[in-house]
Amino acid sequence: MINFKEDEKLNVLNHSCAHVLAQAVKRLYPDACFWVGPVIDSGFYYDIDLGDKKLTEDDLNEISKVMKRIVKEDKLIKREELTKEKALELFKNDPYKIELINNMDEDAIITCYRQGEFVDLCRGPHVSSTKKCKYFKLLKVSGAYYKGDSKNKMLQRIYGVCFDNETDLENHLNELEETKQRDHRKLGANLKIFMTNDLVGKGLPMWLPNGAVIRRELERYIVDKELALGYDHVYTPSLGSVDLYKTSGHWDHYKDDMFPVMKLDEEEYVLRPMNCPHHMLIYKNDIHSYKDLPIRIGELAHDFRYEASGAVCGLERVRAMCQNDAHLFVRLDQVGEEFSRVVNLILDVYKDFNITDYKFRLSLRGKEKEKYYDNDEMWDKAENMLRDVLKKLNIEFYEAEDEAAFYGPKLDVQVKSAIGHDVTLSTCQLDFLLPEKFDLNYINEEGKKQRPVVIHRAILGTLDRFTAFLLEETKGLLPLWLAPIQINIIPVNNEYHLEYAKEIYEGLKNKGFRITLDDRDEKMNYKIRESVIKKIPYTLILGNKERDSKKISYRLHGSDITKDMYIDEFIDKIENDIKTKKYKY
RNA sequence: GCCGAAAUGGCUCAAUUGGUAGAGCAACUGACUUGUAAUCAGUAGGUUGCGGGUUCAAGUCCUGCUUUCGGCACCA
Repeated sequence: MINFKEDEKLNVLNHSCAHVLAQAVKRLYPDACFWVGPVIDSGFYYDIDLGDKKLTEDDLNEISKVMKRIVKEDKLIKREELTKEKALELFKNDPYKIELINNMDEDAIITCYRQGEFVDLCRGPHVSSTKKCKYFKLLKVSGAYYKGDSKNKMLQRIYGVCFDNETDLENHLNELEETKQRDHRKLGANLKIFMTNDLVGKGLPMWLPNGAVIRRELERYIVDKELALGYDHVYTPSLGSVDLYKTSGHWDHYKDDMFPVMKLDEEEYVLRPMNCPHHMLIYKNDIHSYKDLPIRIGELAHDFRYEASGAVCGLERVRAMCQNDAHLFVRLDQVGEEFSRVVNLILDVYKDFNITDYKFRLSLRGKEKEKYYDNDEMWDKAENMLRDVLKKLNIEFYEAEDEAAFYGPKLDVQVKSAIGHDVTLSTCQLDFLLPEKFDLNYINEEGKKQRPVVIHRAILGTLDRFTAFLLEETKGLLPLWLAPIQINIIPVNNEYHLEYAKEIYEGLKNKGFRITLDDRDEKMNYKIRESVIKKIPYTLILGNKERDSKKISYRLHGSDITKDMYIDEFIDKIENDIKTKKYKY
């Protein structure tokens, strides 16, 4: 996928196209005021105040027409330099521009760009004429809060893309269309992975048998990994008392995003939105020696969050989820080592799933005091520690402010979904706060009580989101070890080959493979087609040739190549594929 | 939650300006069935998301709700 922001030529072109858009909007709506119109990874947008006017998709067509006219008019785009004073005079009717100008230095040289009757405050650079912006497409309209703050007024945002030739534009639009076919919601429905139903409720997907197979394999996989690394797994209830969350501090920060309190008699409960408090209390159930640490408590835990209605998305963002959660209780001197182990586990797991396109994000606290636990010393210590570990590990990461948890900084692994959402897949968080809140201790070498540090981590994140991501990455063609159905057997002709097919079927079934035998009275080609549509990795075709030679022949999904071999050879081959988690067929 | 759009058999989509809800695939029945992506014929399947309203007449217009989609905000 093209990155418009990083491609120098496209960046300038798209920026100029945003000006053409603004000019067209101004012609259609003379009272329009403009906020910002930047180039982004996926093209450009412009935020516009149109008073009470709300743009619809029909309006986009009108705006496009006017834009085309402006392109045809071949307006030269001219750069002008102004003093702050002159700039304020020029944009005196546009409060947004005045705000932008007022934020600039007193002696700054302010540039703006003029094309015909339209002039916009802008750093540039731009293309030489509106003519160059011929191959554009306006993609969507939406509301967008002024300055990205939901307390502010909502402006109208128009998104678009621009290319310097028609072919590139068409290819890009086709690519966007193809991406939609990779959307896990579409794949999930087609491949019968999960479903939703209004009667159950919003953001509450149900896993169908095929999805359940994938999930079971993921659960076994990650639990086995963790067991090998010294984790202890627990089961804790999906409810907790309100007091539990008041103790942890989650209540103050998240009560509005939790399902409401269930009050019976004098008792108050909530569905739990996270598992930290439960795990803190499990740690506290025992006296721990410094020799016992690290203690690693893991759980595939069900959590419930009242996600905003507009945020809910397939399996990616749900209201009932299952976290691959763990809390590591460590001594201060073990933080670096234990954190490194988590990072290595993440890298190891990503290798198994062939996940290569991701970014490590060091998520730091922001400036808003009330969002984060107020203790600068603690934060500085935690953030520096995390940063140091990352540097030592020599992994590439970027830092992002205002992305931390309220109790501490995080290392998040960010991936892009098929439709372009930036989502967190894995996370590892450093926490000095909850051990305080729950008064956690261990006994040190001198026989004195000491606070442990807690590392919160989720490798597969939630099984829901991870499955969504896997579906999109693989386009639904899951690796053999995860495929709901691994092998489908098709007899060339039931009358002559069904008996042999059954023999092979039983042999493979007994080996524990997930296998189907298509013995319907349909023609072979019809069955092959279905096998392909269901994205079954191996389709065995059995006819005279196979029966007489006591062999099988298979067809791999996505290729016309067929191979024949003896059944034992085949079993060895696929057992190896499963064991090595081979992801390519 | 906010802005906008949408909702028609299991799926993908039709239905002039309001005038008897159709098709393909899937399902079912029957026949067909020999080498790598669709055999043919027939049958059944819908209070058009739910509730109000306008009208002689509503899938179509108005309205409330639900869900979905595209963004924004949020994301422990």
